[in-house]
This record gives sequence, C-alpha cells and structure tokens, in this order.
Amino acid sequence: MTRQRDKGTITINDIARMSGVSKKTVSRVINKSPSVGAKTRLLIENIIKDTGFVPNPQAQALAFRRSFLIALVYDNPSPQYIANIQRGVLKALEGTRYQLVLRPCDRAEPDYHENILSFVRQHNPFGLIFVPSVSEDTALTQKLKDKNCHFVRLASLDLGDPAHQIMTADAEGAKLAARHLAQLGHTKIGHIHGPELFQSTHERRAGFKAGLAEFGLNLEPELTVEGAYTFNSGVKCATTLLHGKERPTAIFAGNDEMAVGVYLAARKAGLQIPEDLSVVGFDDTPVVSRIWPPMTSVKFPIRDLGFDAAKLLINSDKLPPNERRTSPQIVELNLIIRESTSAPKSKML
Amino acid sequence: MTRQRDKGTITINDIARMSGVSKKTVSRVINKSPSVGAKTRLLIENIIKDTGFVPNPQAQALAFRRSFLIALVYDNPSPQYIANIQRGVLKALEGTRYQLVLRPCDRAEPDYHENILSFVRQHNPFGLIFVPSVSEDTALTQKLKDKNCHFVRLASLDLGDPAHQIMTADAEGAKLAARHLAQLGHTKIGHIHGPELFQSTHERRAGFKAGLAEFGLNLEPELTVEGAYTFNSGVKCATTLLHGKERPTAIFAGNDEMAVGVYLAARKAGLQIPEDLSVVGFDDTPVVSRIWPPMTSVKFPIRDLGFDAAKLLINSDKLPPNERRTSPQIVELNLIIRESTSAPKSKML
DNA sequence: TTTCTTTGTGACACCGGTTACCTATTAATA
DNA sequence: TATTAATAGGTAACCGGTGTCACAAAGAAA
Repeated sequence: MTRQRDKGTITINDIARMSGVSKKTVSRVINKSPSVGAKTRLLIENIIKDTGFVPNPQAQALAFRRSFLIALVYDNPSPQYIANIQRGVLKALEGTRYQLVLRPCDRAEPDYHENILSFVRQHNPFGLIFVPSVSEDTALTQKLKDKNCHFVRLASLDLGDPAHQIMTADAEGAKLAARHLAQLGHTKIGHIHGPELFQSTHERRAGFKAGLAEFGLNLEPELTVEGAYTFNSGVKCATTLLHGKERPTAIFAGNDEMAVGVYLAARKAGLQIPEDLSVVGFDDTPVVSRIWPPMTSVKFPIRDLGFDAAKLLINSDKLPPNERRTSPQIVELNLIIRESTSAPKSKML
Repeated sequence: MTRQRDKGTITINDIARMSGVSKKTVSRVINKSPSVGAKTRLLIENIIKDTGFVPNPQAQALAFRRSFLIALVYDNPSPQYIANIQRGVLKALEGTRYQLVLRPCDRAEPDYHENILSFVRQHNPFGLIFVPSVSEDTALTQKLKDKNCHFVRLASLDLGDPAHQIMTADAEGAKLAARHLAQLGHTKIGHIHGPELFQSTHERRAGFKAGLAEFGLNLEPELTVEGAYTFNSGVKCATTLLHGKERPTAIFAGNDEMAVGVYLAARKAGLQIPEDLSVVGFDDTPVVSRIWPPMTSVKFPIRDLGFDAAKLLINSDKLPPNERRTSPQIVELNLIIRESTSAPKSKML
C-alpha cells in the first residue's frame, strides 16, 4: 500500500486557521455542541460552507469508535427481495454520509454469529439492518444489544423490541389471500410455505388458515408442503401437490419466487392458470407482471421497508432512549388481484 | 454520538507489550515489511494468532489514507444484473477485510462525476468496480487515474486500459444469436437494442448484424428499435415491431429484461412462442427459466465477472505496475438454446 | 583491525478528528 | 461590591495505527 498525499484535501485545521479559532471550536460547530458563541458559530459555519469542508469520516470513525457504515444483514434467498430492500435503503441514505455495505450470511453455518459480531467489532458500523430470517434470531440481536450497537429488525411478528423493529402484518396479508380464494369458491386449496426457520412462514400459514376458517374451510395437512422460498423448491412442491390424490384447485405460495415455480409445474402438468389452477403469491415483486397470466399477489412494500428501516437507524441517535418508539410500527399489506385467480372450473358452469 | 468503550478490544500496543518489542515492529509484521528478524517475526506472528488480534481498519484507513471499502458503481437498470454481480464480488471478498459498498449513480445527472469523486475523496475506498454503462465513461475514469485510485471496468469493448479492465466479447455473443436464428431459417428478424449510451448496445447490434451478414441477411432499420434495457421498454418496442407492416418471425433482444417484455407483447398480440415468434435474449439471467417457454439466451457470466473484477482489484497492490496485465482479459460468451426459438412457420411444412 | 554496508529496531511525529480538563470572560446572586 | 455560576474557548492527550529517520549491532570489504 503506497501512501498518497492529496494536497487538495482541506482539514479541520485549515478551517480553524481561517476562522482564527482552535480546531476544537471548529469541532464543536461540526458536532453542534453548545458553548460556542453565536457569532463565532456563524462565522465558522460560513467558512465551512464556502470551502465545502467535510470532516474526514475515517478520522471521525476512529475518534468516535463508530464508522459511517450501515450494514444490510441478510440470508434471504430471494434476489428480488434483496434488490428491493437495497433500493429503499439507498434512497434513505442518499445525501447522507452513510454508506451501505452488504453482509450476506448463512444461519446454517456454526460460526455465523461470530462472523457478524466480528464484523461489528472490527468495522464499528453505525448500524445494522436485519432482514428475515436473520432478523428473527433474537439470540443474535441480544448479543448486539450488549454491545450498544444500533440496529433495526424487519419482522413479521412482534419481537418485543419496538424501538428496533419494523413489523409487517404478514398474517393479515395471508388472510386476504385466503378470503379471496374462498370467495371465488375454492375448497381444495394448497399451500406451499417457506422454511420453518422463517417466522414469516408461520405467520403467513396461520393467517391463511384463519382466513379459510372464516369460510368454514380447513387447511389440509396433505395439501400443505414446505418449500425453501426459492423458485426450484416452488416447482418441486407444486409438482407434489398437483400429483397428489386430491389435486387442489388453488395454491397459495409463501412468496412470489415459489409461486412462479407453481406456474412452471402447472404448465408441465398441462394445467391452465387460472382455469385449472388459481395461484396467489406473496411479496408482489416485479416478476408478477412478467409472467403470464399476471399473478395475484399480496403486496409487501419491501422497498419502503428498507427506506423506513434506514431512516429509523439514522435517527436513532437523535432521540434520547426514553423518547423512542414504544409501540411497534406496523406495516399493513394488501392483496393485488390480477389474472392468476378465478373461480374453479366446477363452479364455472 | 456517544462514545462507547470496549474493554475487550485488543490493540497493537498490547501485542507490542506481550512480545517485548515496539509497536512499530508489530506494525512491520502486520504489513509484511522486510527487515524484521526471523525469530522476532515468528514470535509476534504467534502472539497475533493466539490473541486473534486484527488491526483496526479505521485506524489503518486514517494512516494509509485508504479504507477497506470496495465500491460497486452502477447505473445499470437491470436488477438481475446488479444482483448477480454483487454475488460475485461478495464471493471474492469473503474472508478478506474488504467490504462491499453500493454506489448507484445516474449519468443523466449533471453532477454525477462530482458525486463519485467526492465519495472517493471522502471515503478513500480501496477500489471501485465500474459496471456498464458507467464503466464506459472514460472521462470519469481518467479523473480517477489522476487521483491514483484503483478501479476495474467491465466493458464490452477494449477501452485501451488492460490493467483496469475485464472485457466481454459481446459482439461474438450476439453473432451466435444471429447464426442460430439464420440457421433456423428466419429471414425477417427484429432487434431491440439498448440505449445508445451503452457500448454493449453497439457491440451487440454490430455482432448481430455481422452474424446475419454471414447468411446474406440484413438487419433492416425498420426492424431495429431502441429500448432502455428494461422490461417495460421491451414490451413497448416489441409491440411496435409486431404491429409493423413487416412482422418479424424472430426478435433478438439486447438483454433478458427486454426479451421478457417481448414475451408479454407476443401474448397480447396473440402470438405463440416459438411457433409464431422466436425470441432470443442476452445475459441468461435466472428469469429465462421462470417464464414459458424457457428462453434461448446468450450466456453472460455476470457473476463470474464480478468475482474476477474484485479479485483483480484486491491483487492490484500486489503486483508492481510494470508487471501488470497488458492484454485485456476477454470473457467469451456462448448461446444457450432453449425452447423460445424454432424454425419459422413458413419453413415448418 | 578499521571502515563501510547492511539489517534490525525504536523514538517520535503524524493521519484528522475527538474527549477531558482547564482558563478567562461575562452574567447572576448575595 | 464581592462571590458564584454559567458560558466561551483553548490545550493536551488520545483514537490505533503508520511514515521517517536515527542508531546500534553484525557482516563485508579494505
């Protein structure tokens, strides 16, 4: 590594010299500390503005023991999900000094806690954003709390930690899907859910079950299979369902990735969507309108969640602990009905 | 910002004390400088290993004037593309101390150069990876060279800067697509290319044209339209082509996103793929097998490119400038034939 | 043996900010 | 008016590493 001197860079000392004060006073102005005279503050502020001076983040990171990095920690297998959340976060970080760094992880690895903790120890990020399912690992976030580290979790149920959490009403969203299918007249309804590791799996399944129950329908165990939130698992699970002895007339998939897999399986089985099989996805990612027929899906505002999470993080320093949110922010979901759902053939006389 | 003392952290001073040398000597060992006695070096290395000491990146960043950040700079509108490249880069960075930060940008903004340069000035990233089309902005990279900043460009043609470049043979890839369609017997072939701003647009179009020429075919101007590398633009352009007076029997799209748009447009026009219309995409992103029929596409190893780019960057310090690559690394593309292409109806007697 | 290199190591300043602590005003209270 | 408290600002050490340079010890050449 070769050192490179950049004469053009302007430092806090330059500002101090130009305004005739000590660098400490400049530092006070930068950090909006009190005990700086009004005229002095104004003078310095103007000089800072004129020169375009920006404090060196590395130096601040060293002194503050906290860098300007915000890490997105994820183990979510859906690239669509990750891409969207990134966009939201980036939007919120625009114009700030914070940078988004990516931290994929794998809960199956034995030392994954240690990986994340050592990242935190070494890089002292300003904060972390946890996406399901890592976000649901309370053992992990507890370790972070001990380190007094900022973080926000995206979760599908209340983890009892409102100041650090954005909650999505997954169960309610799934309930909407159930009602929609029941109202269309379906009675044999299949469900492909995600891995048990994900809380969203339980929430969505429970909500779906509750929605069916409102219409006196059951979520039959033999029509319920576990996928991996991936396309391939969707194909596989749907194939299983479609070749079982009681073929469902509708399938609700735990996310869009798997729902797209259902499309493929239906095709291979010679079934038409929605005539022979209605399909409902979850997330409402862009793919829903790129396949045919456009898919009915529960809209999950992933991008907005990323935005909110980042904003929450950035502001977490501004409010003293006792003024922070004590009730969780809940994001409502809604169903977008497209052309992948219709009444079952038996009712289409 | 509240300071937080972390007693658990071990510093270079601790190592120095434990090994009975000055911290400068420890620093030498860390940085593999010569002129450290063999036994001293071994002693210190062992102590470092035993304690699990890792030098503080913020402090090093300050002293080195270079952080451990690698920025991915992109303006590419395809989320699939970005997601894949990220995965490759992250893979290469795994186990290193480098972190991936995201830097989306917009070439249409007047101060986008300044945005990137000010990011570089402030955060002193170790290096940058440029993805098309930003990668083709030679005015921008020239400014970076003046700052002695590491970077790698992904490009579809030789930008005359082999040490900083990974080149893809886009023209050759497009030629394969042309030959395939020509061999199937198509003569009226449409092309939806990307924005003129992207060099890949020109390369792919030129390669496609050359491939057709081998079979005595022309790329007719009225069957050539400009898209934006996005799904929606694909739908729009394909609709135009399919409703023109000379309807093509095959369409080659500049990327998969647009090719998927062609699928939708064909559907709306009541055309079957591949019977009424053959479609070839470019990139071979996962979406090609999620739609029906599975799409023929030119395989563009995006993920590998990301991996290679990151590796190249990481190693750029290890080789002295005069030993660096002088001929560009060229990545070959190949055509993956699936079910979206067949002979035109007229030849299917 | 003396002198010139080479090699190994430490002292100290520095990177660009910040905190802890101290001093000099000025305003408020007695 | 004397005393106290609050306010404005400065000094020095520090955050955790690195560059520069001086210097002693060891090996090579004279």
